[in-house]
Amino acid sequence: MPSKITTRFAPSPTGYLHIGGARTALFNMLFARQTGGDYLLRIEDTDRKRSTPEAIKAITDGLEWLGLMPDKKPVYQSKNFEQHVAIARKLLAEGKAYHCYSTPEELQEKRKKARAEGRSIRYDGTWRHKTPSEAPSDVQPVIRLKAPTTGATVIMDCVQGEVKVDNSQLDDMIILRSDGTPTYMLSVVVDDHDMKISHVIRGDDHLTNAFRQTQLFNALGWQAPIYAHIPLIHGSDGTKMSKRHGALGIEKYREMGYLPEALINYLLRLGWSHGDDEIISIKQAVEWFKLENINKGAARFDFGKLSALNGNYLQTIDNDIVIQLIGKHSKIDKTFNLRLKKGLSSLKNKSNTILELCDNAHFYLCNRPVSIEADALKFLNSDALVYLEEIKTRLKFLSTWTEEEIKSEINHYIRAKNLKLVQLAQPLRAAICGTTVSPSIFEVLYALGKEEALGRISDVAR
RNA sequence: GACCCCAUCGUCUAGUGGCCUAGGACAUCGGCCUUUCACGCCGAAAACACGGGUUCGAGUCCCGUUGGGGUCACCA
Repeated sequence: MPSKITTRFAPSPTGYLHIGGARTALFNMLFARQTGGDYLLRIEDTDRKRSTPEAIKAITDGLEWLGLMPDKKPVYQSKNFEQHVAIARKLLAEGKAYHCYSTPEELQEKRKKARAEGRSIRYDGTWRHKTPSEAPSDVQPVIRLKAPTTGATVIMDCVQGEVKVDNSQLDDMIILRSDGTPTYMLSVVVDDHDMKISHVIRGDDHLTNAFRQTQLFNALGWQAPIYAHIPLIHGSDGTKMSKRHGALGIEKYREMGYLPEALINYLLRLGWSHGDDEIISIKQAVEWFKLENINKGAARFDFGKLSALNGNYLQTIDNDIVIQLIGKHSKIDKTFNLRLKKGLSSLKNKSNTILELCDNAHFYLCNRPVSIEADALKFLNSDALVYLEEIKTRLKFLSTWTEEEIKSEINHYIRAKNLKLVQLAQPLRAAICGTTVSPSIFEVLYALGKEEALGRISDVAR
């Protein structure tokens, strides 16, 4: 184990921060924090055509929302361009790399043919042995690494264990493009080395890259980092999340009303576990996190469980903050705010997400007259309208508008009329909320305030 | 296709050779509570992919089969 742990999350800013990336960032952070090491962010923006400032913002916004920003300033890979090129030149000068004059078109053609004939589509090393004198004058060459042709490359992966691949399976990778820019493979290796990254924790889809990168590290005479390839998160259909398969930007989860702490907890439990523990705080996670407890198999993303977890966290969030969050989805004026303060607690345990909460709080967030759903309308029959008129009159004379008083008055009334509570409660609910479902009717009456409550009853009972 | 990885309830998982009559969570179903819906509580159904080994003993170790996934760019 290296003396100091340094990890990095290295997204390429070509789109939003997706769920898998967020988990990768989480694991990197957890692992570094636990040992008091550094957790860094490196923006891999070497593809100038596809990288955008909007994507960088989306990624950092997402990380910030989740609490996964690094302590130190992000490193922009493009800034290390010169260094990457210099390393490529050094390899060339040392004879560990060579110019290759095959054009992309030629390569494409060869690959097509190889595939058709069922042969390997790897680069055949044509230019590995040719001399500069044979070079065509009209082609800008790329630089390829002279990779070992015999033996095998082995990585000791913290999650996957020992993984070995025959060097015959790996071709001579391009490290510098014909336009003189470094490729991903080179940039990653140089930056990981320069940033003293001790552990590379990333998605399983990079596992095969690890072999090429190891070859580069070897050629450079550098110590390769320790790898941990974490399994991918699959969509509900069991395949890799892609834009077509539910790979949403993190901001979408926020818009759907999920809490960052719930999402973090969910992501943490997806592929990692600590016995039977389900609800785990970030603080606890830092303490418990171990790479060896990461599962090897991919996990499917399940909104149901996320929602349940979110509902759990929602209970623990301060009401004032919850009201603010509701405010992002629907307008809350002073009156509404007052109502929510009184009625929010019982509303919270009916809801898993902020969006559901908004839905359930709808009757607090509108003014008279309340629109009444068809199902609720059925409770407003002629008998019910009489009850409503009578209870309205009684409630009008209440001197103090508290839940207790309201409850006691209503109880008196139903006893006098020999009614069951439900016979009055449902019509009341229909009139007051416009729905068949709500928290305790006493509470709703109270939270709404006397004037509004009686007004709503009047609206239907005339 | 080649290479690599993976495999416990529907889903996420516990399990590191005897503590497993396979545990928990979500979802599902039933019951209780109840002014409605929820919450909560109690309970049920539900899994070691298959076949061979190794072992006194296998969910756990080995091999094969099957199934699933990932990677094969002058993208990252």
